[in-house]
Amino acid sequence: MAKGAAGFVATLEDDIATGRLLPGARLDEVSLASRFGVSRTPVREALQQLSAQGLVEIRPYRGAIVSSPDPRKLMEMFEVMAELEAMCGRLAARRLTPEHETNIRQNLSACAQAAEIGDPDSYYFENERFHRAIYAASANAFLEEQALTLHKRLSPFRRLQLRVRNRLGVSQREHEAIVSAIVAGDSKAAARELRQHVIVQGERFADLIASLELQSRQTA
Amino acid sequence: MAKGAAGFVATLEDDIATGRLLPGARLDEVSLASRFGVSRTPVREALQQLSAQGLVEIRPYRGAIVSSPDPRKLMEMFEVMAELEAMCGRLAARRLTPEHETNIRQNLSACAQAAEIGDPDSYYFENERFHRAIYAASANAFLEEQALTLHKRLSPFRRLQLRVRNRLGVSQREHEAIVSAIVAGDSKAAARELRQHVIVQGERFADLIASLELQSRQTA
DNA sequence: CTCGTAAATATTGTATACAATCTTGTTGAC
DNA sequence: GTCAACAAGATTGTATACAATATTTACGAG
Repeated sequence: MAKGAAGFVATLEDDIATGRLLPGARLDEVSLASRFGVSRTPVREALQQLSAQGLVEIRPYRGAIVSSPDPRKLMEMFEVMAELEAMCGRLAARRLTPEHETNIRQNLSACAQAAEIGDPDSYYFENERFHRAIYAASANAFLEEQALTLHKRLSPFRRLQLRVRNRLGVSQREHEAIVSAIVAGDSKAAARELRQHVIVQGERFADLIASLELQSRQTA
Repeated sequence: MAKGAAGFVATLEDDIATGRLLPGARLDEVSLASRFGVSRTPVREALQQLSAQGLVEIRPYRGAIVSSPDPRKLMEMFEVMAELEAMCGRLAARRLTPEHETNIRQNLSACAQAAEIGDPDSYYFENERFHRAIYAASANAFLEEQALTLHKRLSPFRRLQLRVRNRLGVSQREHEAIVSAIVAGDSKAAARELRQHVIVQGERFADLIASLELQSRQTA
């Protein structure tokens, strides 16, 4: 556990991103305090930060829960994510350095391996690194930071998405097209491919959520 | 003053956006506490939120200051802002409703009036409302929120830019082109015009640096 | 048995007390 | 007079105590 109050912000972020804390899960202050071995004060400050970041929702006098955006908001978030990634791709295509190219290619082949094996968990992991490599290649540290933040926020949902049949293979082919465009310096194509790559995820996921809601309504 | 700890978050945001609190200004916890008539605890929580939002920088054991990004980061932020606004324009052109069109047109003429008088302060105010109208017209609440957040963060610097000679007139002509494109449903043109309107490059970059130096002299 | 009401309990929000760290001012050597 | 070391003061970080609100449980009327 890292030092200071800021330390467990990262820990909680990770718990949410990896699904150890599911959307809607309650975040009890005293439980968290005892878990981290501190008092409620620093825990509350961490929750405030997560709240400002949108990862957590604080309802006055009613406690904090992991944010669970409705399908509509989720679509909107994916729409913005798509645009941020498109922007990263556009800039990367224009500003690509040999170091970033190497980095992207390495992550691409790591993804390829995971896709071949067909393991969603390791693909999820490598996929994340691949996208991060593109953010970094934009040579815009602020954009990179914004993209990472939103990516984290969407992580819990992206994760489920990859379990859909055949998604790994399709995703990997899209990755290859993206890298081709970036390396060729074709900023328009890079932007277009990345936008599509992300948007599709959003659409598929909104469908998934909608069907889940329908199901639960039928059950209840 | 609004209720709860969240209340003075908005107050402080406003103080920073309007320049009552300049970049680099120190945010003393006890001063703020007595100003708002509360103890340090809720003040600290507010500062955490502002920190997560990027408006404030908290240095361990050394207090919080209003963020003052260096010129490079500022450029990067404007680059992202340009893309977000371009996206708003693109979506607005596709999804424009009569209500949003009316709203945008009203704000456009309010800007026109302020530009004619040549008052930077009232133009600043109306300009903000104009841009907000476009964010809203995107019909993507999450995008709107993101754009507003970044806009707030850039406010202290946008303000300076408007003091440059002739900027008001140029800005207003750009506004007209933007509205034309949106109303015509030309999403590509709307995106392009907004991107150009917001991005800082060429001589505007030099202007920005110059005004930054002026501002930092005030703080010190 | 069901529903509404109210007391009991639990949880969050705020204030205060104390500990840890930084900043400032003083003292003294050179 | 300048600089370093140290002490005094100020400020932030954390823990605890108390207040305000929400949730749960118990009870009684119908």
